[in-house]
Amino acid sequence: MTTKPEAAQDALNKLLQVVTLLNEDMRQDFERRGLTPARTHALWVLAELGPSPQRALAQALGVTARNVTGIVDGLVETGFVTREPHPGDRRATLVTFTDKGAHTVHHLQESQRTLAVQLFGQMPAERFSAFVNGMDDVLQVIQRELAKG
Amino acid sequence: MTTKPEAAQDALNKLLQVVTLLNEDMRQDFERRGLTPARTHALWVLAELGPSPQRALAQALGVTARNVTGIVDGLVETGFVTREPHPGDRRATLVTFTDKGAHTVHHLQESQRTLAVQLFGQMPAERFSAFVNGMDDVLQVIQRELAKG
DNA sequence: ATTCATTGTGTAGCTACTTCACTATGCAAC
DNA sequence: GTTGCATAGTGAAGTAGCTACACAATGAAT
Repeated sequence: MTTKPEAAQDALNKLLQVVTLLNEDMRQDFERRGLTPARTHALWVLAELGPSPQRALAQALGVTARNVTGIVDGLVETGFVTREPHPGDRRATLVTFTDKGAHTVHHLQESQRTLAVQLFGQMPAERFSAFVNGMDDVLQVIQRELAKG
Repeated sequence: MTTKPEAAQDALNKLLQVVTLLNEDMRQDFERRGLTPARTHALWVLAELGPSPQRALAQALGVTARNVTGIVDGLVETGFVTREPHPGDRRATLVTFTDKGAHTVHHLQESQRTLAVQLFGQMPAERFSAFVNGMDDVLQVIQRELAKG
């Protein structure tokens, strides 16, 4: 045991605070673009996958297929994606970016890059790498814990 | 500029991953106790404030008074708090822990302490302090940014 | 041709959030 | 002490995000 419990608690509190503020910051960015968090997440995943049936989106997002129907409904209404027929499977639709959607995702990606640079760009190299190593440690612990139960 | 953009992006991705997993872990803990995230947050704040009128809770939680009505409704139904008359202001109610509520908050606090120790307890002192310093940097940047836009 | 799996959606319901309108009470000023 | 404004809480209505269950249409395999 090298870290005192109170210090560990302080660190966790700070981490949670960072989380809260970061979420808030990103949420505001989404909102300016007419996006909700869930719809943004869907766009983001869609950018990775390319045009996809809703089932694939559901899996990638970790939510039910029914929920994806609703999210895509919203994205269609607001003009970010369209539902195209799946060539070769008439049951499925291919969720596909509109120009606006593709454009928006591109800006989101840039925005995230900018944020990363804002957060870490000025940080001394040594501190930065220690920070990243610390986060790797934390990630490992969490993943081990979640695996257990 | 001491940190490369790609490295900064990696770091941000890791941070967001930590966030996601941590949230999921905590949410599961809440669920086991019969609590939703919003209700847990309310309990947590109530523990800091002591018995409070809903208005105070709303302010502390950063949500509307109307929303607090709903959250407290839920907490009353599930037996964590009661609405007591405010002595000296007949408009207000004092949201007050039941035994179950007080007990639960206590366990939540212990659980958070345990989590902190799990996450950071084994970390070498030097890495830990660098990690905390890094988070302080990040916090500062975010707060500066949020203040602006 | 029948059977079974899969895709998407209707229905219904919960939590969490908002705004707007309203009641009841408190409080201060005339 | 009444008038008038502020404050505490809630009803009504709506949005977003999620769930489970039921079902129609299609696909795939025997």
